[in-house]
Amino acid sequence: MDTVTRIAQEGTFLSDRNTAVTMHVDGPPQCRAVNDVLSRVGDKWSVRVVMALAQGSKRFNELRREIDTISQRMLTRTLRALERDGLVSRMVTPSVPPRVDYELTPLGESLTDPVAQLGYWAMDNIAAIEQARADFDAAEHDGI
Amino acid sequence: MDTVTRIAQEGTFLSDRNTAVTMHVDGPPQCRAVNDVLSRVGDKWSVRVVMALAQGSKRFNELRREIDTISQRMLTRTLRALERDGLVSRMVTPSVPPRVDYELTPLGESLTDPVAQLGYWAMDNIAAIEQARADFDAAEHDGI
DNA sequence: CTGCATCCTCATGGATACTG
DNA sequence: CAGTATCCATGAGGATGCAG
Repeated sequence: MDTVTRIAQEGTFLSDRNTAVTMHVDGPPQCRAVNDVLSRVGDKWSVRVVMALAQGSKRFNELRREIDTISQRMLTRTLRALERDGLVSRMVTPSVPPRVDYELTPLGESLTDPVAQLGYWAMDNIAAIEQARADFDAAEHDGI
Repeated sequence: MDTVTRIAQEGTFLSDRNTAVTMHVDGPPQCRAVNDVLSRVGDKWSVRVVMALAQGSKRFNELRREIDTISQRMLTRTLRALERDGLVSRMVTPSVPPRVDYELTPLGESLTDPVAQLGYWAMDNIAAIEQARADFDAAEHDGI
């Protein structure tokens, strides 16, 4: 069962779950886990790759064209990291020229869920954030 | 209405919303917005600070003690960035010694929701990820 | 107590060239 | 096509010292 579904069923996720998370974020053990995942999600390219693969299996250069601003080096490194974490599987077809397909594992697919939540939030609030930035910068100019 | 609540009410968030997000992530305009938010959420300290403030208003050194591994420099910078984005408000009490309280804005509070989703996912799957890493590293050792 | 300025180190990541 | 290897620029972030 995915997180959102479970939360929707639980109904009271904030009253008990949120305090639990808050405590865990402070404590050493789960804090590292959360930080760990966040640093993967937060890095420049992982989310882009996962979201691109959410549409289905893709070849190396397909991904490269789709994300287009990513360098070859970074795509390779990102895919290796995702593979190491069990989020992406790598299938090599030993032909000439070689063919390598990347695909989300079930674990990787389950990540698209919470990441999409963040995407929704971003789209819903980007205008407010940019307005806040403009206001903040304008105030700074007056102060200086 | 927050994202989770809306999704819980919509029920079919994956069938329509997910494809929408996927498309947006690829396109230039919203892609920047999402990337923007992700880079804020993904940086080493923002989430820790937001989660610490989710419990209520805190003073500078309260936050510093609570996050403890953060340097003064980084706490200041993180708080400024969050303030600039309209996620955190800063209230100065001009006393001696000075007192500065930080608090989540409504916008900041709305972010704790999707971030908590990621936290849940992290806690639910950290074991699987660490197992995958161990397997991956073990396989590499054999190969090398 | 809160915060800025400086210095220094190191990881991230781009550009380029080369390989199977 | 799918990488690997190398060089290099930039910025994140810690340590320290100073200021209001």
